[in-house]
Amino acid sequence: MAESEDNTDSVTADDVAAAAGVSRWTVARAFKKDASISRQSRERVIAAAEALGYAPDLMASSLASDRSNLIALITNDFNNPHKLVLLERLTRILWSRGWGTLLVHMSDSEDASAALLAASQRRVDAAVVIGTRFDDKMLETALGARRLKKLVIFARYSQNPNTLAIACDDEIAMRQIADHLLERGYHRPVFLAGPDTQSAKLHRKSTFIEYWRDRTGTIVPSINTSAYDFGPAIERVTALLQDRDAASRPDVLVCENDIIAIGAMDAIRYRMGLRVPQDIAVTGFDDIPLSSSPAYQLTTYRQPITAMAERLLDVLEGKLTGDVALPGQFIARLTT
Amino acid sequence: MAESEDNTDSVTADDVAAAAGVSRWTVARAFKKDASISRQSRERVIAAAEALGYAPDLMASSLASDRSNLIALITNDFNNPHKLVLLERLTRILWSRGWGTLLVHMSDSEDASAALLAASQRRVDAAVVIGTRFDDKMLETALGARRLKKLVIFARYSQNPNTLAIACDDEIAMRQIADHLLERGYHRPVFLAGPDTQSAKLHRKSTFIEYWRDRTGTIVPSINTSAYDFGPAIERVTALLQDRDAASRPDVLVCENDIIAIGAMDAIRYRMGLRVPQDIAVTGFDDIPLSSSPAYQLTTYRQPITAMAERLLDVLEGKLTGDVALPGQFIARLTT
DNA sequence: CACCGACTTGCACGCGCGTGCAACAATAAT
DNA sequence: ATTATTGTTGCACGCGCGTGCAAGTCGGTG
Repeated sequence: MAESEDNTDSVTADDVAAAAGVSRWTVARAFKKDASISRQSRERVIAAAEALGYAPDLMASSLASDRSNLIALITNDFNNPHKLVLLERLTRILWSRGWGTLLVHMSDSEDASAALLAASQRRVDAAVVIGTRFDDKMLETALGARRLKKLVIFARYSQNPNTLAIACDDEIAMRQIADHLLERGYHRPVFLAGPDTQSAKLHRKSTFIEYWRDRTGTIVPSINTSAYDFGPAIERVTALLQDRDAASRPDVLVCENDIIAIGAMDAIRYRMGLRVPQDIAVTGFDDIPLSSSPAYQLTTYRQPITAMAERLLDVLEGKLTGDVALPGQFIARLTT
Repeated sequence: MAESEDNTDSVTADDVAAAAGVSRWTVARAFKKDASISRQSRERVIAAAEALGYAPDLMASSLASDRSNLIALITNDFNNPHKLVLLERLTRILWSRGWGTLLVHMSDSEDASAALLAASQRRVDAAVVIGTRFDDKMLETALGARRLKKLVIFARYSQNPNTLAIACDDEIAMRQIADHLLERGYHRPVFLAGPDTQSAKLHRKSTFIEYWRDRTGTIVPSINTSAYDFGPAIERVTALLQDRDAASRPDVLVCENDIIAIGAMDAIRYRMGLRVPQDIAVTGFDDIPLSSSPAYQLTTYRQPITAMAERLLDVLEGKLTGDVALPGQFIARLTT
């Protein structure tokens, strides 16, 4: 144990090299995974480093190597609790594999280039867009304005060719939900989607509508909320159900995600005074923590976040270069 | 407009200098706020920079200047939706003022030093701890193991002298809640707190209990959940109310925060079949988005997050060096 | 016309580490 | 014992920019 606890100034590889009696480059090798270095040298260096409290400076390392080991996590939609789950899982897995995560807020297209610019100024190795409300134009602009090494779209599809999407397989998911509803005898669904952006690439709505038509021959009507939040969902569903009797009402609301489904349930219960699922059933998507609470018990579909994060690692390490859609898990609770 | 759109390799200050016919240092000055540079030089440089698509490399800048303009946001408790609100507000305000935010997960004390180490390896200018479950020992260890320039505790108190806390003023808040309850005629409260860590420095519980004793002469019992999450709160409250008749029940549950309050409400309603507030009233703390939903309509207290974030900026800019406690806003809804 | 202050610009050096190659030591093959 | 092979180590140079100082410019005054 070294007594130099007064090292307010940081200790560099040179200090460790001097202490261990080797060159600075040998010190660097000791900290590099597959470096060509003898075991005893490495041990001596590590011991010296520990005594001095040395840890490689990642910032200097980045500058020299042109790899920052930093990932920008770009998000806009902070109202959806599911984002918290995604952020948590991603940061934990990325850090555990040596990647740092830079959190970036990007509220609208105006911000977009600023956010990407800021990220690139930090030399991030990749930017991961987590959010449903980025349209492709925005991404294109962002990509054109500032070169990023990689742009990954997480938990959402994208048709931009310069982009790589890692998402839950919405088609499998929505078919499973549809099968479940058909099995339970529902026959008049309405699809409740989020904002109708130019190119929202969640295939949930179209898949559900097409599959339902194939199986029943009927066309499912759909409506949109103005935001991925429960407030607008409440308003929209209230407007939908207002002045309709039991015969003309939908018997199930298929929602694009859980937070909207929860708004729908609140509207059904507290605005209309109806029951879920007896009067109207509801399904969601994401399986946010609240969905399992006794108040909601929402039937939903869980995205395979961990598996998706693993694929993200593959992308970052260059082992994967194509889009990915992974199956998740259907979760039947009490709202259907 | 330059036609060099093929600049896969990044454009540096030297390139801009050449294009503008000045030296590299003049380019740097053009991008520095209060630098000594003539207006025409600056304009020429900015024009050249724009044409070339140049933006200063923050990583290299950090290395040279020993200021990274990076803040580590350290969190452990991702179950509480309030964290999302805090993260969103902080990142937005920090980025708008030129600070980048590094998101770090720190689940237990084992992680603590690893997280702080990782942060220091990135040369963060400060680490901001956002979370209620970090005990002071953990912080002390972390501080000792790796020197950080600044350690700020956000939305929580701390008595560690090497630390700076920015929080909502719990004393004012809890007195206001108590006054409200007394005014409404409640007289048998129970305080529902989170996990009883060694040194949880939320003064909410002690303040409430002391103030209630001062005003009524009675001692408020308190119970703990095993985590800041609604699931454990449901279990704990169910256990509390089980086998008690209306006379021996509390008439109000004062909860340390909203997510626990929501669990309490779920237990009261769905486990016990009782009504809020007719049978038992509930109060929370934080005013998370869900608290305003028709399903809960929770009476709570909103933390002054924006003001707290502004103070954080003061701290980062060295204008503030002492602890801060700011008053928030009491919000009466329908659960009392 | 010389001179002084205020403003503006250029530059040597360093931040801490990576890369690629050359030199060297330790072992195996002939 | 000599050479080929593998393993290990040292080093010059550069990553892109900031700091502090010295040199340069300009306009105005006596």
